[in-house]
Amino acid sequence: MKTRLKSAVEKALQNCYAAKTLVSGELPEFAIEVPNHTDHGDFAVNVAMMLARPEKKAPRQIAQLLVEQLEQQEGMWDKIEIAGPGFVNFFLSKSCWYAVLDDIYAKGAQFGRSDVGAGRRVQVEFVSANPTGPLHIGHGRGAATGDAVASVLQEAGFDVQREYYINDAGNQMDTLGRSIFLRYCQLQGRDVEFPEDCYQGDYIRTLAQQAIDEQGDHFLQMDDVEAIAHFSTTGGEAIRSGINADLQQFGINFDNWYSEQSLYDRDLVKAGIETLTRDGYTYEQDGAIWFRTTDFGDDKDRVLVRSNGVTTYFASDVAYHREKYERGFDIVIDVWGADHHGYVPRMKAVLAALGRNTEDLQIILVQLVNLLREGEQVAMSTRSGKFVTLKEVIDEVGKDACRFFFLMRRSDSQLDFDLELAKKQSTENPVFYVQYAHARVCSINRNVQESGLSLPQPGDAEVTKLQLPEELALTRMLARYPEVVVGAALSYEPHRITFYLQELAAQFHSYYNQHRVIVDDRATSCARLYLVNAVKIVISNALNVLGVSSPDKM
RNA sequence: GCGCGAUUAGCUCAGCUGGAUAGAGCAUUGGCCUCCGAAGCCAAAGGUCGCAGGUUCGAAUCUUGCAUCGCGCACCA
Repeated sequence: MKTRLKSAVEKALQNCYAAKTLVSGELPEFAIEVPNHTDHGDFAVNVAMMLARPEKKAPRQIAQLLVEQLEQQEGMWDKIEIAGPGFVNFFLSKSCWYAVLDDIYAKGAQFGRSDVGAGRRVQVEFVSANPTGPLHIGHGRGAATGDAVASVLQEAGFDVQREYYINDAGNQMDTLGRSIFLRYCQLQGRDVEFPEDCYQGDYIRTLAQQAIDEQGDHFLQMDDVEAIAHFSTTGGEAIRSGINADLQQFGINFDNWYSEQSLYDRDLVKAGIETLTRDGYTYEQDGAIWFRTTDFGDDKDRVLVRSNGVTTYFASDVAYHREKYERGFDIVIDVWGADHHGYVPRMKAVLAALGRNTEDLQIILVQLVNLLREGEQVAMSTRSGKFVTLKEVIDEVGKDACRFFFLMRRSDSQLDFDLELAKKQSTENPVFYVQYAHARVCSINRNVQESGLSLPQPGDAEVTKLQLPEELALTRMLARYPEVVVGAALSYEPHRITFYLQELAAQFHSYYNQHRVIVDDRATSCARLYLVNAVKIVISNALNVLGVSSPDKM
């Protein structure tokens, strides 16, 4: 709808230039906006103000010339006004809004889809937690965010792949093996010390116990190094499948699991370093190989190969990202914990050194989650191994509440997750509030069907019966949905969908409480059913993008 | 010390990339069920958009400085 208006305005502008009433010939990037106030119409355009300077005319005067041109066009509008400092306000005709309802039914679950992505290939890499422990609540937020970003991009017509990067190389895997081995020894009655830098969580003991149950003291017989290597492998696999199970429960399916080790196996890490060296971005100092990231705005150069010959994590990240683009992705999105923000400049430097636009890498930083129970913060510390796992939270509050709560804030702002609130079945709980709106429509439908009537199909509802301001406002709200999706996709901000849903649900509940859907007049009932079922479709589509279900009954 | 990010109603936060009178939800106060789900709705009240300059037709939004808070600053991953 915005795009149609925009082209109408552009045409009017061209006509002004052709008629020489305007002379600058400029076509500024003007905006079509939805005004805050209904007095200001359905849409407003600010182009007259933007042209004031080049035209050396008063904005309202320019607006007048534009309006004269616009009025000659066949309009979707009833009225155009000039207002304020020089806005042109459009009051669309009702038939225009009614058409939205037909569109919603015609597209159904597809309503909200667009092709602004034009099939461009995007990879979203998220979670990517080390396979050294179960997912905790912080990973959950990253998971919900990454998955929703991916979905919203798909809705906007991008070709999206979801990827999980497994950090299965490097000494953390060794630490994991050692941790399990030491617990194993302890459980076998050996008096060994358990160092602080080992993983402290109870799950390590569980894994050790499993080894005992299955193979007894077998590992005490063999060489320590060998035993540790064994535990490193089997432990890593066990934890990884646990992570996968948690993600499944959370409704998240990755298209690809990508192993860091595989980069080494294919010599890609070496190749990445060689590319940088060939292009003159590296140097040697103190026995180490450095990447001159300061050439690209980083505040310090970074080591790729340590003086002991071991490559750094950053080196494999260079290889990994280089390889992502070789796989043909136009845009790569990394979802990280916000505590890694210091890492951003060096990753951008990688892009620049590879000769790519740094915008081709988007990094979404996800802030901390404060878990609250009865208003008190639940203490968490990864070091001590005392943390609340994602699974525990999903089991307690459910997948839907969990996902919705994670998406209730912008990802880069901290989030208080109130466990009591998430479980509450009342208006205070935003998830229930939104889902309830959906269930309510379903309930109305059941009543209709029980009384032997059928639900309206496109074409047999007399939409002109929808004359109430609340009905038109609700329809306008529905019409906005596709634009909300596009905005959320292009800005990588899935929380916009969450806010939209709360607004839509509020407007629906308000309407429901003021007016009965089923009334004596059959045609009116039919039209209202048509409207509320359109609301149902849009709520369902939007919840689906967030990975939240749309229950018929609650 | 340097860098990044925050600062909007009592609390938690939005603010559509510079637009018109800055908005929600909690919390507070007062109302609404002989009626499709009260698991809901309506109303009131609540503001120096951290402070001070700058940019322009126009700033919560962009810019500079300052203040407070958080997070980063490894030849760790």
